[in-house]
Amino acid sequence: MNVENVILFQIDKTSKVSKQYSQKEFDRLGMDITVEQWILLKIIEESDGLTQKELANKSLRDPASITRTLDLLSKKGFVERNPVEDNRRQYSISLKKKGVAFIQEYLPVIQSHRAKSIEGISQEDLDTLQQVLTKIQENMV
Amino acid sequence: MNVENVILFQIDKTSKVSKQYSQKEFDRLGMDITVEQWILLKIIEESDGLTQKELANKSLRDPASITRTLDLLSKKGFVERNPVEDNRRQYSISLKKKGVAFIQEYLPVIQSHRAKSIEGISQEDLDTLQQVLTKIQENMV
DNA sequence: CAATATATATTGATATATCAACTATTGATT
DNA sequence: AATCAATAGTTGATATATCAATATATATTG
Repeated sequence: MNVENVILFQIDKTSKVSKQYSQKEFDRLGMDITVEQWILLKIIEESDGLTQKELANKSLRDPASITRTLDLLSKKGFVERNPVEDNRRQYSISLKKKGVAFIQEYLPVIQSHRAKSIEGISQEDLDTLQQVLTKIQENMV
Repeated sequence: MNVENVILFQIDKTSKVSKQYSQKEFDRLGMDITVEQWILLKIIEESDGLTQKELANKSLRDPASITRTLDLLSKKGFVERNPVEDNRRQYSISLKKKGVAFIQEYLPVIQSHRAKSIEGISQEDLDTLQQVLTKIQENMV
């Protein structure tokens, strides 16, 4: 059994290919943002005010990595760290106007990538895909 | 539509979770190797004598990244770069005895991870999974 | 044949992943 | 209240991903 025939290899390949596609489109449009930065930005938009630990959980990333990506998103003027009332260890992460505008401008681009990724796949197969992925995730805990 | 509901996010999550599982097992067994290094090593075993460019293609990685990982695998004494007869730009990458022995010792571990990942999933659903992943890969070219 | 273009691998720069060490807080125990 | 443990975030170290620049070698072509 060669690695190409291992399902985990194919899953990884699919993830890589789709990220590369999106990144190339981001670059082509001069968006000056990485796919990981976009995902984090979008999560902040969907759930404003989370702490960095919560963002790490939602984005499936390491807190240390979130720190660094937030630094970059802050430099771009997209997000800000706000103090939390009753806990001075935490920050509440929020979108700034520039971040809101950026998402508004480019969300259609990302939505078109999502649509493109599942073109020609039946709803039934998509349901199976989701169900099998969930099962694999549960198996690997 | 939140990012958690995007199928590409779930694909990425599955890939991450399974890699983390394997890496933790590698660490627990004191294997002193990363998942990416293992995959590259296994590809070299399956296709001995490839050039770095060919290894990059097979492993879905960047040539620059292959250079660095091969440096690490060389330091461990697992692989070697050999000159290619008719082209002095290329190297032919081969396993050394220590690499062969390492794979022989730990292949059962990796095989058990593969088996575990698909526990409780029917062959029909696995076929659908493979087919849908291939379709997504084609869509994102 | 000389000049130019292309190919392979390496290296540098920046972003990300992960773990460990660290700081500053907060919580728990006695 | 003082001590100790746990938590949130940051920073450092190493591995990986990617692109650009570079060196060396090979191919093309005028």
